[in-house]
Amino acid sequence: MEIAKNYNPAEVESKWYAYWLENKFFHSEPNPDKEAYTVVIPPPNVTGVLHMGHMLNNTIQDVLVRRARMQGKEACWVPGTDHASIATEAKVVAMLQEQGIEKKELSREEFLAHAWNWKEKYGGIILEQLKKLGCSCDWDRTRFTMEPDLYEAVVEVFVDLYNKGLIYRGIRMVNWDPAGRTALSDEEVYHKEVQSKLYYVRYPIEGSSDEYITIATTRPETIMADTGVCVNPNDERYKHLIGKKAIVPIVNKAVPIIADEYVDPEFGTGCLKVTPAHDINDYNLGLKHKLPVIDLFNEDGTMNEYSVKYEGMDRFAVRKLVPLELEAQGLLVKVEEISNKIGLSERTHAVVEPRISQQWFLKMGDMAKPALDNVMNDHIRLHPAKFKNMYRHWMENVHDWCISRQLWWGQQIPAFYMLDGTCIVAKNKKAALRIARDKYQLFALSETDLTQDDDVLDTWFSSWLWPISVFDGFKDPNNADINYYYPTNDLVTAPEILFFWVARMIMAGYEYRGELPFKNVYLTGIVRDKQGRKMSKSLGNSPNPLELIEKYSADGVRTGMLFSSPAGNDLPFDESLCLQGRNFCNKLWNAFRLVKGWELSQDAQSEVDKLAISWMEERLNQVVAELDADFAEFRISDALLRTYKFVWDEFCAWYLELVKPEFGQPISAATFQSVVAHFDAILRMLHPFMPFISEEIWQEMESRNEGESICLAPWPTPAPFNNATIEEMNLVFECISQIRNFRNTQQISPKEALQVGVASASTAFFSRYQPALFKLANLAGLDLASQVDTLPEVWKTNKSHRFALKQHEVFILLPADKQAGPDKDTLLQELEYQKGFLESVMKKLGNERFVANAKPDVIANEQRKKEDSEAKIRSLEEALKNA
RNA sequence: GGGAGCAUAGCUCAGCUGGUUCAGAGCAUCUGCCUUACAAGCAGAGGGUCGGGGGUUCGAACCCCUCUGCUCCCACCA
Repeated sequence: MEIAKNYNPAEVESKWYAYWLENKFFHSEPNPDKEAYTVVIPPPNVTGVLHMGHMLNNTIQDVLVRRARMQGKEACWVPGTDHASIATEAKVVAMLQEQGIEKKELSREEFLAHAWNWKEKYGGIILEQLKKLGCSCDWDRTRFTMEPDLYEAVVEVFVDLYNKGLIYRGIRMVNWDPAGRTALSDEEVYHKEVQSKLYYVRYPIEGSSDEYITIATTRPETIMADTGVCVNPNDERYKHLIGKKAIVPIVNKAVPIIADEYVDPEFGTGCLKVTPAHDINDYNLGLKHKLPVIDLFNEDGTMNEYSVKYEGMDRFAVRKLVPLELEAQGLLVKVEEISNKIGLSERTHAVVEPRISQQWFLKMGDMAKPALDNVMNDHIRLHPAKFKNMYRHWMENVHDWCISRQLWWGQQIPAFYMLDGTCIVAKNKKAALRIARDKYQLFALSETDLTQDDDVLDTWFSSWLWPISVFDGFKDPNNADINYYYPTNDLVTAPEILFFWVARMIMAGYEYRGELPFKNVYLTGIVRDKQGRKMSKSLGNSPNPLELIEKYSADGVRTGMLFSSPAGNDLPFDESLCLQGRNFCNKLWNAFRLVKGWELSQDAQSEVDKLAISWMEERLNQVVAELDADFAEFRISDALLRTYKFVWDEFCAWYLELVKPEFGQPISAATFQSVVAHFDAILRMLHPFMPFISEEIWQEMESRNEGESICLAPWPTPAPFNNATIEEMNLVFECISQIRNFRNTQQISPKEALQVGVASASTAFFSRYQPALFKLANLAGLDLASQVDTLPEVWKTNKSHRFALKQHEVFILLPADKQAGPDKDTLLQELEYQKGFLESVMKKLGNERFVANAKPDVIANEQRKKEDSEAKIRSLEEALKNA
């Protein structure tokens, strides 16, 4: 068969992905004979498209899953999507707006119909994109957080937690997103430093014509909602005013002047206007001092009737207008520029407004405890472990979770209100009615008398159940899937959602299964551009992943991403990494072409072949052991780089060159068989990282049966290896490099064979390995002697170059046309360095305290260093005699 | 304001309990080579006072103190 000169990834990748799906290699069913290995995907937003973060994240998951599958485990990677309530609803609202439809014109049912339509049309694109990346998910198990079964699970959990007294409804100050018109949890708010103006405003004192108290505020638009002025009780400047009243400008209302330690006398004027409805601290002050609450804002951030003449205007417009009015009245003292932090919505990026409203909350205290303990004691391991500190800090200071959202796209809260406002929590209206009848004896009540709560639940209230709900662990807590696959093994996700999601899954795991949801959490970094900026759609600095795959192949992009991303570290992405990945594919392809192109002979194996093969066998065992150690510690980047170097520098550069027959010559069948076996092992080691090219070569290398795949081929098992063989060969390679280097500096063509002499106490070693030296260093002849003295005279003239290789002396005879003897200066320099080195070693060995305290093997090593150094010095001194 | 982490070659990072090849790897750079698998390549080479200062130790990239510079998390002084 003719092998393509160039590797064609596009064709190969679609061919094998289709083959894998057809043969259902990724599908998993509980199998009691096998150990389960389970990963649940962090469900991407159903409306999302693949970005670089997903690429990194899912590549890592695929590496872990594919390796586990090859290790003979029953690997199950469950894919799916998240309904992402705020993000999706915002997108649907925007789409409707483009069509001239306003959300408020629609009924809930109509809106949801549009939303579902949209989901069917655009949802799940991202899952198709994951297939291009090569992800080996069990697509038959694809779930969606709002599909009926998962919807039910959410409702069931809500009812259960309510009945346990963990869910309550309360009036609280929450983060309000005026653009999304919904409450947000604390975790959905991010803070940003901005330049603002600090306004100093005089409030007249009631009953006095010329006395004022001056407050400082960044939010003049909330003045109309002031219900108090507060000073520090120890502030001498204002002591006399405490208990009096101040007149709030614009609304001309008298409010009490109160005293509280909370106020910092150093900030601004030391007087604080208290606006309980619009600031969390003011709210708490108001509660303490029993101040009334006046809410000035509508849901969308415009002003309501309490703002008098500003009614209907936007809060930011009013922020500009109020100071003008104050100035006109002579009440604005001055304006300062300050920088302060404002909260923004994670989803809509609108400035968040603290707002008092009635919301549903989940108590976190009791649930947090097992979730904290089991991470701290390493039952659940975080990788890297540095995240444990962060995790603990959060879990020890956890607040109750605001779980209601004023949206339609999501699981509607299963709370039903009677006409008098009595609230009944039940999984549906029928159940609620039953409760009403049983509990309140209201037998005449009908379903129409009950109204369901309008709000839906926070998206994370469904995703925290994900590891359980994807196996229907709520619907049927004892089913075969959940019993087999749960707890899952590894979770791969971003540190940003450690609290949003990971911590809560752990809580749900202990609450509902009495068990951890996963054993390891691998935290990836953030993918950044060259300038260190986070890749984002708004910055436009993110490459299109599918175009990258087209350009560099999926394998190339996968390895490119992994080359530079140890766990927890940000990934400074550069396309050249993908180029490196693609080049690696080519390297493999060419190695395959070489091997596949050989003709076989029945000749006996040459000595070189035997040396190469036995060395390669030891090295393979060693590398597999090292890789397993890397994986055990989740050092995936290291594992890839280790494989890369092994394949490129050792398998290709040394091994294939050693066994490669002369051009046009056949290779011994026995050697060929070994080479193919070694290549096979290497492909299996590579497969988790580079699934496509490894499959392609694996299939082409030997004849395979239909239905066979490298996906199911065994991961190489580590076997004991002989370190001595490896070290011997390394010395041979070192010797070859020295000779090649000499050629380079002397401009001797590689084609010109060289005469070499060796003086060594272990001549046996050199005669054993001399076939390798002859082949790769291109020798014409080798003179072996046990000592320099017994070597022929020719080696000791200025016609030879001499160097020390550990305890051995190597001589290279200059070709007749080369006159250049050894360079005296270089030799002197080297001699000086060696003498200094020897001196430092001798000093150490002469130090009694070192000899007394250091471990024996450390001392032995110093001894060895001393001997090597002495040999080098002897050799250099000899060489200098001829210089 | 509270807490955590990081600083090693031009770039990205390893360096595990202080002592082997302790100063490393990949990429980039430089020098030769179109040598019949591969120029998307081959053979080589150069490059670092391990952020600064101090200490402990026979011995420090590693332990302690301190300074400087970055990053992240938490809390939000209006």
